[in-house]
Amino acid sequence: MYRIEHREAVDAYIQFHRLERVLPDRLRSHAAVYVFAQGENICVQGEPASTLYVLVKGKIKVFHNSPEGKTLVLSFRTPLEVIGDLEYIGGDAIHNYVEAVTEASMIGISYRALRESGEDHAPLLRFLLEMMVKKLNYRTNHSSLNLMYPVEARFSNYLLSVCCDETDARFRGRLPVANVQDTANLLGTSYRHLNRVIRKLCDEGLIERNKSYIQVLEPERLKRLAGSLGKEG
Amino acid sequence: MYRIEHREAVDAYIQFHRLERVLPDRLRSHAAVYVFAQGENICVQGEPASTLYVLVKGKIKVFHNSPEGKTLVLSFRTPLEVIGDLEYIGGDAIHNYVEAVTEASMIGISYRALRESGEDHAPLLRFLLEMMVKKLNYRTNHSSLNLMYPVEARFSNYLLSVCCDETDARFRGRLPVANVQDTANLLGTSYRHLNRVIRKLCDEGLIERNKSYIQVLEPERLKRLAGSLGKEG
DNA sequence: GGCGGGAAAGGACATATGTCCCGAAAATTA
DNA sequence: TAATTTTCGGGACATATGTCCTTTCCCGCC
Repeated sequence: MYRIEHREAVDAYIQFHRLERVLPDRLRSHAAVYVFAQGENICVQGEPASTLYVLVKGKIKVFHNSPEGKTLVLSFRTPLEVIGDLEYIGGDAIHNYVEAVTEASMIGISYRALRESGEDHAPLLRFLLEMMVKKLNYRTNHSSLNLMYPVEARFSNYLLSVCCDETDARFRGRLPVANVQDTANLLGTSYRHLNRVIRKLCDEGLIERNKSYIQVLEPERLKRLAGSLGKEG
Repeated sequence: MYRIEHREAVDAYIQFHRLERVLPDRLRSHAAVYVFAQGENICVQGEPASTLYVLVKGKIKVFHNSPEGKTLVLSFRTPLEVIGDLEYIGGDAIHNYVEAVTEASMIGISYRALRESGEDHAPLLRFLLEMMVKKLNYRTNHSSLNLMYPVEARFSNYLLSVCCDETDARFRGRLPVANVQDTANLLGTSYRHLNRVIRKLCDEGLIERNKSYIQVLEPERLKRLAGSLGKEG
């Protein structure tokens, strides 16, 4: 990770995401752009929290390790997203691990600066509220899906969302095999079981598995399997 | 439901819960106390939302009906709790049903009044943030438990929390049988399966089932079953 | 090309949970 | 009280998923 202290860097992202009112001058002077390399840790679960981050570029993964050592992926997130808000408001230690999936840029402001210069700044508070609503809706949705649908449906749904949302055309309809373990954790199941489901879908000809990736063959039939599941938040 | 418009009624609850700064005069003049009878609907999923409620007395149940018609109890809540905050911020229709479990009193303020008189009131925004953090933590915790532990453990945990938290001594250690369906929904399982688990615990002598309630016999052994689950949020 | 060694896939079995349905018990009505 | 309706508990079976362990496969190294 490296920090870009230049005011221009911060301002560029702020303008791009229309955060001028949310982060006024007196806050921006305490902000910096933090650039995390692919795979780098952004937050470590259990450590004290000190910085509020706004994800402005790249893709990150949020996951939680239970006391028993199981890993549960909570979400993959792209801009605009706030990290460290719960801990800022609640005053707790960091709840989850956060890791950069691609190179990721975040605007970071220390809690101390926030408390000194932003505690009463309504646009910032409203922004935090809006982002938190988004987060809560996403989590609620995600967890009720986990409860209501079998892995087969959830995986189909996930595959389709990767297929359709992915902007990089080269990955269109493909899931790199390296991510299967992650996907299992995201779906809240075991690697073994996801594998079983993948094989079944292969046998039925809906997808194809290769050394390096999984390819969607029949999006329509997959959609039927995914059933009435909504799209990923 | 009936409304108490008297300013004194609102003020009494506000003082009791130390909300003087959160709800300043210009907001209080738009507030009223809404009293809901036991079993009455407070919110109806899908309808347009118009009022922000603060639960100040009594106990409410929040639950969601999926498109397939399954009911999932999200939580039972006691003061202090905010209802309608997501919808206020997000501008959506009502997400969940809310029902009074006991007679319940809520301070209600219309969104319109909030927007006109409270949109920039930092203490209110901070209050909403704090309550939403609580909500998010609760939901996250609850749903990861659902994912990680079998019904047997979750039910043991729930029984113990009912047993220990219940202030009414007459119900100490008992769960009215009438609530078994609700409990199943809260635990995210079917009535049938919860029944099976109850029977198993009965056979093992941990609990006793009666026409009208379920009684904890061996809290210590139940605790072991509940394993490492934390307490209910 | 043959040989560890580690990662990925798959087999076998146990458990958890859902669904369908029936029969007993309770409540309601005639 | 008897008949009918409703509720509740539980049997039988199917499915979903976890765990453990074996088998394959790939890869670097000799």
